[in-house]
Amino acid sequence: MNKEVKEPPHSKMACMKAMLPVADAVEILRGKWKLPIIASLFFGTKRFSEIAGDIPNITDRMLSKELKDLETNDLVKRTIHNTFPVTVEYSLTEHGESLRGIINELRTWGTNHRLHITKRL
Amino acid sequence: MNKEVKEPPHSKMACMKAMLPVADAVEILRGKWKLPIIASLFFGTKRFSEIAGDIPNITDRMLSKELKDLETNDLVKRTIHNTFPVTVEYSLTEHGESLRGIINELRTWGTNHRLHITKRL
DNA sequence: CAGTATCCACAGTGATACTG
DNA sequence: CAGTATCACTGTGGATACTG
Repeated sequence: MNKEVKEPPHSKMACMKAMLPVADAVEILRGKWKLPIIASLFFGTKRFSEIAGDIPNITDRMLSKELKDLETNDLVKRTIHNTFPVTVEYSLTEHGESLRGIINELRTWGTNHRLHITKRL
Repeated sequence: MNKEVKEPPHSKMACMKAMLPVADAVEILRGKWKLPIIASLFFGTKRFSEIAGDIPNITDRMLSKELKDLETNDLVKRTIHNTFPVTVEYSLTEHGESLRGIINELRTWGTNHRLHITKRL
């Protein structure tokens, strides 16, 4: 049940709404460690300690937390192997693989942006 | 001067470096108000109070701060008119307009993501 | 090995009041 | 009108130690 106001097609609210999925996407990539973790998994299935080894200065706590986050969003899949001691493998889901596209777009834009800004100085 | 370690072409460091421009791009869009402000300016030149009027609950402080941020990154242009009282106009720079592209890509991915996640439940 | 538990510091945001 | 100044709160992330 929406508020009792009616919104015309091109209203401010409609425009804010159009940004919601954009905000979702940005949110997924946000935080200090999301991109490094995803980048690490772009190279294939890895164990917890392998990802940690790929990323300088990340703590177990943050790696664990961020992996859970990515798992919740069905971008990363967690597989437990009943060895001793247990080993756990992480990999991108099919849906997670779809990140390659936008990440490349973001890299293109970001690279351009760097160029643009440094040229201005 | 880099540390005295030599990095092979596909090293972890190289891979982290590849994410830097991506992080730049995400950084630009980060924060609660960046996207709404940019969205507002997508519709053309606006005054400070007009942007504020477009965005529910934003405070003057945050609008001012975020606009400065966007200006620093040459995404937004600020023009002062010597009327009384002064009026100030904000608009996207040419470079700022280049955001339309990735924002649309992000919207596409974000919309897909929403669909994907809700389907899973 | 793959985490969890605790505690702490700080950046981001909000609320409110004030100004050229 | 277009902001700035101040204070307060909250969440994110860092450090360290511990565990199945």
